[in-house]
Amino acid sequence: MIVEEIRYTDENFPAGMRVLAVDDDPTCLKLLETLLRKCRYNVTTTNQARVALEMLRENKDRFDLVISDVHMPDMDGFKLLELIGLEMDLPVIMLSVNSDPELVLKGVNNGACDYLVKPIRIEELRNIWQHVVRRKKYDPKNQNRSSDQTKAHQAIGEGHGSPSAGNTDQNEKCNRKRKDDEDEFDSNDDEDEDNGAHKKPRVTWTIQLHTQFLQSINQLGIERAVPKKILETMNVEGLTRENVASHLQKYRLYLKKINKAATQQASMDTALGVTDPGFMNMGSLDGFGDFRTSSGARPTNVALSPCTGGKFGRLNSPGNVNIHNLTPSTLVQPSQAQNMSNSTNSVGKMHHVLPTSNRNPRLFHGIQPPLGLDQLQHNKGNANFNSINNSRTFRTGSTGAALSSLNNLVAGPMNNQQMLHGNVQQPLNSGGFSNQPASFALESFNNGVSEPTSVNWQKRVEASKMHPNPLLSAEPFHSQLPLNVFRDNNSAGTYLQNNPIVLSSGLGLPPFEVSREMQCQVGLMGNVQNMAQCWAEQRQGSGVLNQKMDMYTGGRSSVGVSALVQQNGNLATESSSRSNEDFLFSEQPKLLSGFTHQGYDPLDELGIAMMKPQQDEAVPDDEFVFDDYSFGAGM
DNA sequence: ACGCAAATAT
DNA sequence: GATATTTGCG
Repeated sequence: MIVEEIRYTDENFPAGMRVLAVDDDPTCLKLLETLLRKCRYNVTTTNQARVALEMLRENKDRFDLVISDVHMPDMDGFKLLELIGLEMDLPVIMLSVNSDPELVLKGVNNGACDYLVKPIRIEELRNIWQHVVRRKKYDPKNQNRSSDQTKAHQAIGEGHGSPSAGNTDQNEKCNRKRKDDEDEFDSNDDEDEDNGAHKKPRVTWTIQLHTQFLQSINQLGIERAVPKKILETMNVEGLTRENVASHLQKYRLYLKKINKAATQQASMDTALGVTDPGFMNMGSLDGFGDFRTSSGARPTNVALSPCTGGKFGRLNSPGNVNIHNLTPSTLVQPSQAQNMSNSTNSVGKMHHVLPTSNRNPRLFHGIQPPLGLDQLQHNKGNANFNSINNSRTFRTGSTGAALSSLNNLVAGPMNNQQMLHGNVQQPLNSGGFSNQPASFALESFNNGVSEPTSVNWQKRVEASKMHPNPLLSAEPFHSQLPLNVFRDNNSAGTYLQNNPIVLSSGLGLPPFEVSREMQCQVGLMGNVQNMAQCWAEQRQGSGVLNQKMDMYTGGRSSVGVSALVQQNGNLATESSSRSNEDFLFSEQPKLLSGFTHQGYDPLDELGIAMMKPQQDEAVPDDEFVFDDYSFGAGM
């Protein structure tokens, strides 16, 4: 036998072996091509499975081996594998960022002769020719899978320890770390869990993945958002129901937490008498809770809801806390949804797929819009506050979403009615969306960051009230608010006041970033210029601001940022707000800590917040800046 | 299949 | 040591 192989091999057999590489990801494809060439193979590439299939059909003898990514938009890698197996007898090696044994098994069962986990190492490629040899050797006709499956696993399984949750390098989409490299093929005996014990690869919920998750929930509606369905909706290769269930569990916990916080605040507010508007502060939660009921029909979304305008929207607006949270997420999600929808994403690739920066005002367009300015105004009046307190909680933009979710999940439909009443005026839909942003913005930051101890320092603005959103929801941000704002400080200031939300949109910032924007806006109130700067900074990456926002949010302020903004122009407004701020409770010093300097803020807004590591640290200097703006103004 | 909580892995 | 995930169970 050996002899035969050798024979086949010929002189320099491996060299020149014709390999067709298929991967929709240009980066990965390029890398793969490079590596294959280094192995001296004759490489042909295509980023479309369909094209690959066409080439193969054109001339069945044109290639010796096919190496294909598992998840591709135009055709599932497994499908391609299956077709190749059916129509021609070529060894196929599957490629994926996901090392989930189930996937590997699927590949193997479908006839893959190997399954490699990205990032691929050249060592793994050096010996792929063995598959070609094997195939020839064992006879063309009988191939079957019996023999080949051998090593599929070796690729699998390695944990990746990447801490990255999001970040680090987006560039390389295909990177998943591998612990070691030595093992070329074979043998590792010990560690190899090939055979039996496969430990599930640990799934790291990147922001993108989480975003998808949120999207799915939105799409399904909280009520229907159960692991299985979420999994299906997410359509992420390699992700298991258990993974989703686990994450859902965590998410619900998060929502609960938020909700709780909000409630508390509300109560606090009430006690203080802060409120103004008369609404309920706290109700927030309750209100949400019901949303499940209310909407009944379509569950809509928790996360995204804003867009949809589902229950959330209502809830939010009116009231409370949640609002801001929701919004952000909403924003983001929509956009992503688009992306996600078509193709399957593999866990690994996910990040790649979802750009952090989504900017799509368009999304909104699609969405319903419903809120009118009027509504907004109403909101102003009413709403008021957000209840949220927790620093952490808030910190994330997602909170809103979460809240809503929570409500559904956690809370029962209790108070809704109350909430609703209050809110009724508000628009549902998009409003929610917009709201959120506002809220964020509003929150002021504390100054006191440095000294957590006393909450006093923090000034919070209330964002909740704002419903600036209307803007958002209805239109493209940009149109309303021109980026210019920032450009032109002066104008900006005014502008902002009028339309808080707008800014962000105008900027074209990604939804995620909204929160930041919000912040900016806030800042504007105080000092336009500063705001602009802040904004810019934020964009760059100092996410701090957002975080701050969240933290502060606790808000209870009667006035809310939104109010300020909406009112426009008048500084007076600000002042009023400030007064409120004064109250502030100081709730929790911790709030501050929540911020991170890092830059993910945008995410927060979504539900992403949940994803952030909780930290309690002092706020970065940057944040301080904000303070100034915001209220500092002192004015 | 779900959701919770204990067990683990990071 | 605290979390994030996975696993086990009702």
